[in-house]
Amino acid sequence: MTLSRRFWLFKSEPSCFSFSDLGKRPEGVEPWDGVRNFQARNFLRDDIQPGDGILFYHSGIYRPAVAGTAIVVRGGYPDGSALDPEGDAYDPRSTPENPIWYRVDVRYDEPFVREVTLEEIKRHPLLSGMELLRRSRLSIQPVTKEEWEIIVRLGGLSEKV
DNA sequence: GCCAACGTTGGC
DNA sequence: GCCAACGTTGGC
Repeated sequence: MTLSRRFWLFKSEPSCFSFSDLGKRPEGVEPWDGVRNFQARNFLRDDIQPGDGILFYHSGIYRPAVAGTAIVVRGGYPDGSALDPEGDAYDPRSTPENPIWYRVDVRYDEPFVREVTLEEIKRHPLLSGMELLRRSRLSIQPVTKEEWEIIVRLGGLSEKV
């Protein structure tokens, strides 16, 4: 049995790591590490699979918005940044035997022709159920296929749906 | 920069 | 296992 493709929304503050930063990485690939929330960790460890679609969301700015799409290229594996005592993401509870925290690898896919703002998402009648509007602090959230299609179309990538 | 929301910690 | 205190996120 093959799992069908799923969809997610990943948040990042662009001053820390932006969608265009992802595009400048070799092959456009970057590990999505440093997540230190248990529910988001569970998604990373258990649910997010290669091939899944990602809405790359910019938070913490004047006009929060989805900037484009990315794709998962490697499923959950231990987040080594938790093991580095020098790093910001260090967690002394994490060990190689018991990693606690997980990451996935993501690849830059398509920039939106126009960003889809939080305000626009709030206004859209078919997007009122989005996790983004209810669980504002969760940095990795599931997105339904319908929500994915609406937002990708709003972003000007209708041919990608 | 403020502050509400909310996840996490730790005392009991 | 409850819950108050605390820290962080993130919109505004």
